[in-house]
Amino acid sequence: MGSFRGHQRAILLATHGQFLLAIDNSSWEILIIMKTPMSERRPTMRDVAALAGVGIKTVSRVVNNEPYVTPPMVDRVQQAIKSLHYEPSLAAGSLRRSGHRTQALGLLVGDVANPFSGSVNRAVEDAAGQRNLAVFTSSLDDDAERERMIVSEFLRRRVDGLIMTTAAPSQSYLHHEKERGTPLVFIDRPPNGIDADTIISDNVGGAVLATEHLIMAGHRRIAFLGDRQEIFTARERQRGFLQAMRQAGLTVQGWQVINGLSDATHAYRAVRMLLDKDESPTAIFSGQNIITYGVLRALRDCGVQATTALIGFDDFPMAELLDPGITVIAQNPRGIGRIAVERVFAGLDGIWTRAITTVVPTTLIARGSGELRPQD
Amino acid sequence: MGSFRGHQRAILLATHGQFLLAIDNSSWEILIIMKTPMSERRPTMRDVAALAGVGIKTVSRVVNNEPYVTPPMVDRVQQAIKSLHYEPSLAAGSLRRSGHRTQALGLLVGDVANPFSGSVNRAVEDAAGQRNLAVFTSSLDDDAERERMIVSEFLRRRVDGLIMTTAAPSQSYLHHEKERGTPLVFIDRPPNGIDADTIISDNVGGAVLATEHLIMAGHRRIAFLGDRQEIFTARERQRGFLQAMRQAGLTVQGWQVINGLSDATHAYRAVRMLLDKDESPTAIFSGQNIITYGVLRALRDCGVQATTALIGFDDFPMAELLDPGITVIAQNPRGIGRIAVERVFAGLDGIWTRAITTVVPTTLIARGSGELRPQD
DNA sequence: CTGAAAGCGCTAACAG
DNA sequence: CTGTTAGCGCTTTCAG
Repeated sequence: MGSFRGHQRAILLATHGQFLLAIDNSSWEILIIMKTPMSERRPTMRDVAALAGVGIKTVSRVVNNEPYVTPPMVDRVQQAIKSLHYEPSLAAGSLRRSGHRTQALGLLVGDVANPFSGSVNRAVEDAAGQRNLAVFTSSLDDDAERERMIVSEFLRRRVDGLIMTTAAPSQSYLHHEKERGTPLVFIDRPPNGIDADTIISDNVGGAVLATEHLIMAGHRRIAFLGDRQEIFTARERQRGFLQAMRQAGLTVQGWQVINGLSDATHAYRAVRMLLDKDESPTAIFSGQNIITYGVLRALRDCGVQATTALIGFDDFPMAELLDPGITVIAQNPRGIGRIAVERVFAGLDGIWTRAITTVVPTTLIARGSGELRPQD
Repeated sequence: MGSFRGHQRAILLATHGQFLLAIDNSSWEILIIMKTPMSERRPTMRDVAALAGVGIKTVSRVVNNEPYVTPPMVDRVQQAIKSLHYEPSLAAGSLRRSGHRTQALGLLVGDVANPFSGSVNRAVEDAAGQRNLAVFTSSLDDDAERERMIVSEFLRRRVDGLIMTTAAPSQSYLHHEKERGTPLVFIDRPPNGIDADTIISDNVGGAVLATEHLIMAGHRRIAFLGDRQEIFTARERQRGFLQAMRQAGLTVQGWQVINGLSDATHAYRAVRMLLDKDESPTAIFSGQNIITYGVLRALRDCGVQATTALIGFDDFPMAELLDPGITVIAQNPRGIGRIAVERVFAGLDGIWTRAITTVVPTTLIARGSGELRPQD
């Protein structure tokens, strides 16, 4: 129910193409209404050509800034474009244009609402924008089926390139797309079953850095809290932790490694359990943002926030304003996004190299929590 | 420079359409290489039809789930689709289809990397996804020229609808687009010079809530720190503050209202100055996220974090883990995004009503900082 | 139920 | 320098 073209209360019965069928519920009059009046039909290049009194190809030349059009012609065409509020259809153009470029990129991230993905998103937008590419962004939520659906959705839209993190166990289904020349760049996690450009953080290096930092501060009983083992980054960070402990000659006992933590609540419970033990850890290395959040709540609730050392993988807003400030291993999401787009551009420019894996450095930002010394 | 098809070091000279011209710098051989081998040409509906031994229209029917195709035919077609890894081109389809729907939405937010925009983005993605619409997202950075450019970019892509916040002083340039039937929905800030659906937060109500909360706690010398006055939300929140103060019978002196604060550094300096005064405020109401951040740093640096009351407009991650927890006026970005898409869908369905402004409630979340009592 | 022909808005190729 | 023609991959229309 709503108002259509002067009929105060009309009930929508059906729509068909450009038309809608409605009934005026005071006069019982049947209404067939065009959704857009023909007078306001979206103008085409032909309309512009007719108004300017030139051939359609001349309009095309002006729109695409091609040379060899005389200035007065250009003027007349631009006048017509302005007065009709004409915007050329990119889709129609790229359909005919050789290469069929759509000037669009597909970006699959974990979740556009999380700060890491948001920063990647922004960097991709900025880099892609320099060549006038627009970006389709979608969230994966670590859901394999979603990955397949969204990729398929993007391919139907003929994106010029695909920048994606993964959720499915294999990306071999993209083999044909790669052969067709679509630049494929994986971020955050490497693909399985296909060889393609990959941009990842230095997960092992960052984890080693964190662990060594805690050992240096005098800690021996350090606990590692990690995400589900199916996730590449979770495995790598755990690997870095174990490697650093081994290299320091410290044996790691079973209770010191807890993984499979997929949200803050799990992390919270894990820390509470850890602190209840006779031999509780003097330091915690959290493998991920959301885990860090759960850890912080647990430490605060137990009143040991100022005495238990903590380093979190992944920086987060407000980390420096907590008390103590939270020491983190910072990734470089903007760098990851920027480099990913560079690789896409290289592919688009026909510069084919064998698949390159770029490892983006991680850095330790000391803010206090990682510098606390053991209490005993 | 890179490696092309077995030539270890080749220098790219030029590209033309599907071909690239390169020179092998060891053999000086000139190379003309097809970017995509014809054998791997992207299959079209025609290819599928040929392989399945049916007419192209039958393939179209199967792809679009149209009825009146016999099951064995459907099978044969689907077999061919699978073996060719065929994905129909949405752009080609919508070019011919009546209505010319592209199944894409354009979303303009402040900055995809900021949490508010990220949440809006996510809600829009989810709601749009239910009808298989993909979303182009771009960041405005409060830049009027960017707004014009991005909107134009989106219109060239013939998005089915536009959800946008604003940066330009007027949106009257969208008049013709609206007449053509493109659903236009404004979020966070109302448009100027055009009448269209608008979804905004209850800025005044939230500001009144915050101010009354501080007054109730016993504060009289309350300072309001706001963003630049050109911004709608900044004006509204200031209006709410002044309104609540007046209603409580409190006179507001000049130093109590500081606006034009566009980043954390400005906010930091403003608070330092405020605290240096003889009569410094006992409570602060911060008009925005980034300002709150600057305020927090200043309060901490001056050691008055636990004695100066603070309420911030807009919730932020970790607010509850600070000491004291930060009391905020929370907006509902997911709600804003969801409702915006609903309005777009209504427009798309031909349900035309006069422009509706939806005000999404804001809520006070008490966490400690806003409940501190004045010290004197 | 199925297919052939026309054409969506634009650009490539070529002719003037 | 400018215009005409054909056709990108698909859906519409209409005839079998």
